[in-house]
Amino acid sequence: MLENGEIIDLAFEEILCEAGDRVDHVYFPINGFISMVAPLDGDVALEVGLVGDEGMVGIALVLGVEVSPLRALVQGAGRALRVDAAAFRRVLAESPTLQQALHRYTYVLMSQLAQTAACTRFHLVEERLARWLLMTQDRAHADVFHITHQFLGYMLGVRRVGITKAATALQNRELIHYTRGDITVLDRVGLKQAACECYLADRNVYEKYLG
Amino acid sequence: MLENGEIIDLAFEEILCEAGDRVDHVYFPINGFISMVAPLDGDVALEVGLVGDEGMVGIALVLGVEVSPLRALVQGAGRALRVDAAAFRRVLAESPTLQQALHRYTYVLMSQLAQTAACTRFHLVEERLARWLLMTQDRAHADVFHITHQFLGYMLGVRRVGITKAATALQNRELIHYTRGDITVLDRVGLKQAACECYLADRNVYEKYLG
DNA sequence: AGGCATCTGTGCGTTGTCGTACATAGAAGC
DNA sequence: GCTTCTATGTACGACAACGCACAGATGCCT
Repeated sequence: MLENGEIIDLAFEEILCEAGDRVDHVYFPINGFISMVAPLDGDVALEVGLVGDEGMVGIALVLGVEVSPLRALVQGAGRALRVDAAAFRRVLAESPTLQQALHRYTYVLMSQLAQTAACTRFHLVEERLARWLLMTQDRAHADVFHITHQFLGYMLGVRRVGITKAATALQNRELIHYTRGDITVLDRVGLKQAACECYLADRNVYEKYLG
Repeated sequence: MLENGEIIDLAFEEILCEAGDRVDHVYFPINGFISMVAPLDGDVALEVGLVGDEGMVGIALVLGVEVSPLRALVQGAGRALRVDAAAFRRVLAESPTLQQALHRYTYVLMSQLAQTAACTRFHLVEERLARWLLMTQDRAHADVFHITHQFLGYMLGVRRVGITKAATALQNRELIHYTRGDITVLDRVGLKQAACECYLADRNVYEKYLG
């Protein structure tokens, strides 16, 4: 696949693909990570999946559709392998191994979608925030990453103030620390306890089928 | 496919497959329809997809995984074509056409998952109920179907009383009528106006890729 | 150093839904 | 007809999250 693509830089908040748009490229994150966002009418949206170096942006092409159902938004700046849609289709058609791997990844992503749907409905903001931080930490491969409360609110589908409140609570419990968008995970174990079961559920599915 | 399977009857509330269980059979609904439900710990759950004669239960097999990520629950009694997992895999491997069709269906189902996630987060119970009734009517191919408030609450992830309140409002607006579980859609156009945009969004995706 | 934009913290009344409890009403069986 | 079960209607306090407004606080730029 490498010879068919190029290594590019992903800029924070860059939109790789809008929901409903043609998929011109697929992306395999190397050290960046990307939010898959379901937008609704009227500028509201909800993050329904997170893609790091375990996955790929542009799953629609694997399913033979050339339009993305979701918005792909760069959450963590970094590098990725970008492959042209036509080239990707060609390589995919010739490699049953790649097909199989991406089928499995599609399955994992679907599981994540479903889990997130239920999680968003039933769990508290603070639990969901803890889950988000853990998922992000896994994909950032670092204890520190950058994101403002405003942006987090957008991801979790809550007000900025809702994040501030939840984040303050987590900080008071000394699980995280943040200043002006720089978030540090201080106590990963404690954060897992603060998170809902969904983090582990996702992780189990991931390890079972991609690990 | 017909020669590899058998026509069976689906009973109301029958569970075809539990989340996390092996997929032993796939089902192609003929006039019944099935809820795909994401369960969480502690007996709560959320319906994230609805499968009628446009689709199939057991998508995991299409993706090369033999475990279902969701619970498949019969919502509307009726008949379906049931095919053994091994036979299905065999037929699938030999038919690129079938593969392509089921890939597209997987895409539509994924879109539905994402739409439902955002819908569940942002829209009111009454709007969501209206959407659910329309989606169900499409799959029941009838203006009348059977479901109690209790069961609806389970599907939409709200209390029984929440459904009663929303359903009463819709009935007062003469959009629906119901008595003891028998729901009749009186005014489909009005119901569309009462529903959130998600109904049309789903429908557009469906028609674009499966229509 | 001063000015400005961005990020975070706090207060307050509102709202949609929750949990629980209890009341009515239709259907089914004896 | 009477009981019993199931389905629906209503009430009320609790609470998470909302919308809005404004006050610090930190970092950047001139």
